[in-house]
Amino acid sequence: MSTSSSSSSKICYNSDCTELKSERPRKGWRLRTGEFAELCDRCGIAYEEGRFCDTFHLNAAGWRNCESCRKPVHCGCIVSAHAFTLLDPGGIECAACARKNVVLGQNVPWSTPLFFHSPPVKSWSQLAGSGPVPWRQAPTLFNSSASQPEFHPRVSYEVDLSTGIDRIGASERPSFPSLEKRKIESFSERLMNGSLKLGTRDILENGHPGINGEEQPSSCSNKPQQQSSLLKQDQSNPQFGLAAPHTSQDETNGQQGVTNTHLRSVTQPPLTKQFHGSQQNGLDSSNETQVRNGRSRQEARGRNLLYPRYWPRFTDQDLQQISGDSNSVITPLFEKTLSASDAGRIGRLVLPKKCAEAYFPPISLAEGLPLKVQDAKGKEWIFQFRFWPNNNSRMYVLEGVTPCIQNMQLQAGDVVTFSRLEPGGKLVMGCRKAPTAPASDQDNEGKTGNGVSVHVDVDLADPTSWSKVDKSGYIAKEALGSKSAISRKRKNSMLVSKNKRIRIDNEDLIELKITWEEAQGLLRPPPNNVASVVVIEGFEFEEYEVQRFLGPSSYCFMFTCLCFFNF
DNA sequence: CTGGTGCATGGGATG
DNA sequence: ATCCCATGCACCAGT
Repeated sequence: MSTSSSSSSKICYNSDCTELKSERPRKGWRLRTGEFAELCDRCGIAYEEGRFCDTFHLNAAGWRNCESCRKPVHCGCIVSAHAFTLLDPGGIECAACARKNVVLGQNVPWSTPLFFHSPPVKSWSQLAGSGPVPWRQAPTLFNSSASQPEFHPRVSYEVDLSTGIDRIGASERPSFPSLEKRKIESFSERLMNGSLKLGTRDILENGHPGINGEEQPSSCSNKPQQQSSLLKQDQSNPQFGLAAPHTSQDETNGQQGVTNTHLRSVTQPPLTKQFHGSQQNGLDSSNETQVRNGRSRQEARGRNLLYPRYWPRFTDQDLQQISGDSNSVITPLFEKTLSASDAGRIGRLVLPKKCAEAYFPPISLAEGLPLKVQDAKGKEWIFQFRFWPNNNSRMYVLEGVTPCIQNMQLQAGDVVTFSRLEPGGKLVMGCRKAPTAPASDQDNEGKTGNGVSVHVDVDLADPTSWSKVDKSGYIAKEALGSKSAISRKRKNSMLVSKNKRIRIDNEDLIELKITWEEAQGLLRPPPNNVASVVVIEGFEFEEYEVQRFLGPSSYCFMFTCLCFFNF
């Protein structure tokens, strides 16, 4: 960990020490090795990565300074009288001086094709002024053409922005020996309140590092070409998985999108992980947000923590898998271990409430809204993101995940990961197999092997190219068949239920054959598996023991599969 | 009859 | 004590 590797700069917001710290020359800041903290050499107060520091205010993307009045304005999760007003279609204006500022444009998180409905946020003040709003009071949003995105309660966050930063005395410096726990807590806190920011994208798109303009260092990472260097920095922390998603500026228009501190570009070698330290976070320190006065609020908000089991624990492989060969930046959001229900036939993936509310678009109606998700292979799926009331709360689910889960060969115990792919804000669903596949027969059916796909890829960039999207997430070109979505829905059900398999129709067969080569490869047993031939009623079955997919006591009958595929 | 949908329930996690 | 969420189940529509 070295601050010198950072191309960013940060500023100590101790009012006695407002000197800009440019890290590239490694001036002013030094890292407390092993303590995950940084000290300002000038005032000596430590900034501890992994927690909210009341003293230091990193040059985070979430913080902006009005170009006119220079007052810091957080137009993200923080709501205050000094909030920006988001202009349609995306500009923001300082509530203090009314000057129009950064144009969010495509930064609007849910304006991407991820969602079909992405009404622009008309006004930040409308959303922010009222502070946290329980969802029950939230207006109809995506389901109304005139709707506005609502803030998730947890992302509404009040901070006194007028004073810049609260100061803490040395006595209030964090006690680092116990950092580990706090680090986790703060991670979650920041994850939940969106104050942990990388903001690289923000910087890139806004060209504004988020600190006072006059304080912007020459080394501030408000240049796209510097992103890579930033990303490189966060590649050495093995605790990457604990990296905190955070809100980026573009996710502030009513959405609490989350951007992990460990944004990374897979084009950059080797993907190592970092967590501690602003540099370790892969954050340009200038990109990090440390919320002033955050401690008490964070503590309070900490009660809204995302449960640790949902913290993204992405591995390099995960990220590589998701990002592929692109230059995309992955923002791990959260992950969830599939339950039996999730991986079952119902096709409903229960989403952790906090995750759903934090990272998915707000929904006011139980019908929810379609959610476009890209899997690790680049295939697009449409899930219905919805909820139903449950004990004065909500239960969020993704409907229609069965085909995707089967495509990924997931079963109970495996982990699905949700990330955001930048640029574009695509929601990416990855997967990670359980270390030891639990013996589970409940979802044995429909296993088609690695990567088998029973849908035809379409150019989802062209909305006209996919006209049939059923609730099972199936996306099909209309040209492929004249059957209704209901038919496809039924088809997908077949994939789930073996009882339905015999009812597969010709169209289904056609589409299945399209990917038969894939299926063959997937059905092929592992090299170390030796088939035993069993003759049943004159038919030869190649029998393999397939522990991975079917459990130790289950067997995969190739012939059955062949019959299924009409071979 | 089967499968999908919506909701309820209860165990477990969390505060 | 409260909340989350995995799961069960009743109802309904389609076949």
